[in-house]
Amino acid sequence: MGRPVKFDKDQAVETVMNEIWHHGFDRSSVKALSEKLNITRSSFYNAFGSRDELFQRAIERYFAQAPDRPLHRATPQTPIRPLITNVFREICRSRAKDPDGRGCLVVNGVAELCPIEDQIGALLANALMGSIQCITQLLEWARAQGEISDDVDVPSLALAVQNLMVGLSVVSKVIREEDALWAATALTLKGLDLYSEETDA
Amino acid sequence: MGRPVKFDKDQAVETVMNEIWHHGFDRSSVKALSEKLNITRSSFYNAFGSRDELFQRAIERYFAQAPDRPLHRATPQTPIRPLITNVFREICRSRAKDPDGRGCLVVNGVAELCPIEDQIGALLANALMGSIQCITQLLEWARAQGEISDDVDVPSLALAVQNLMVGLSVVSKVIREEDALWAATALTLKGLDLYSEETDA
DNA sequence: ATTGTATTGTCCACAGATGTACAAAATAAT
DNA sequence: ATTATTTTGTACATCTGTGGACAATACAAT
Repeated sequence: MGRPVKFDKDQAVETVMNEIWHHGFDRSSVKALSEKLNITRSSFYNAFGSRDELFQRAIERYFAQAPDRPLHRATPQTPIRPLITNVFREICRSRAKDPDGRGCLVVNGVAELCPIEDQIGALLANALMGSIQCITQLLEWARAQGEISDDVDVPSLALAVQNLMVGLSVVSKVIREEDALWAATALTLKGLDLYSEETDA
Repeated sequence: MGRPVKFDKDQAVETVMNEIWHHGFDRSSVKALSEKLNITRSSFYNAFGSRDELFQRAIERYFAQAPDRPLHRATPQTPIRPLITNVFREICRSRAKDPDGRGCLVVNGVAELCPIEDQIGALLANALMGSIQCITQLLEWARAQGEISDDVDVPSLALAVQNLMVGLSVVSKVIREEDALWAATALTLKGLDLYSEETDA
């Protein structure tokens, strides 16, 4: 019972995610977001509690469609080189394809909010740490499988891969050509011996 | 003649640069900056014209002390590998040493303002493009000197180097240990065949 | 139809920010 | 000392943003 909500909350999270992605966190005020959603600020607070709460949900929504999500879905048996190569190719593709050149929401957020904002800043920092941890895990699995040499320094290699991914997210905001992004990325991956011509995951 | 200015304009630019570096562009309001400088907003506008004008001067000030400035001072004869290796080592050192973990002002700015802000956003984007161009030039010189092979794709390698530098600036805001940053960086540089053990520039 | 309940619209008080206008203050030159 | 000149301080008008208070509204259940 009670008066029904007359807007799609789920769609709203999607819209807010895109607003943050495009304009950043600081410029996404409750007023601006409410106007974009065509609801009043009352409804906003009623539906989402606070700005930060909605931000968290928007970030989770971003994760669900981020180009690096195959990394999180891999198993100990997934061949590492095709996995990484394909993910990076998809990153180049999606970043270049975005007509607005927004880069990565998380990376933008880290650059914007770390280390000056406690709530969301820490959340984003943790997301980045988690990604490094995920890549470390993948590389450890790969080493156990004999895919990569025993004498590689896995934590350093993982950080190098993460670094490549982060750099790409920022650079793609300025360099808009997929071919250029991919050529530089492939060069780095080859140097790290993580490149594979096999295109199937 | 006329009433003398009773604050150090040059010192003010320095202070503002540090404020932007720490808090980002959007959070550096004229009010906040004026209070930091212990001057009134009147004096601020009188001395600097506008927020954007001062921002431009602060960015120029940043360039003058950025850890990559040796790249811009190199000549066609400068050996490329020691140059690049030393610059990256210095980047790791300075980013990790910064007690606030602010990363790079320019990279933060690109992430924050591209592609949503015309004035400063475009200025920062151009700075990044200029850096890529600079690295391209260095690599071309190196190829002419026979330091690097004729069959390397110079523009792609230049972009890979820039990408490494940009990634490092963001990652260093979250990963604070110099050793970890340097290990990942050195690994990437070795992969790109741009690493040298020689520590002298 | 009445009641209960949750959403929505409107209003408020306040704080921060911008850029301009103009008077007050401080100095150098005459 | 007076004047010219420049900086400073104060004020103003306007705008954006925040979060809460409260009444109006819309619907479901009885």
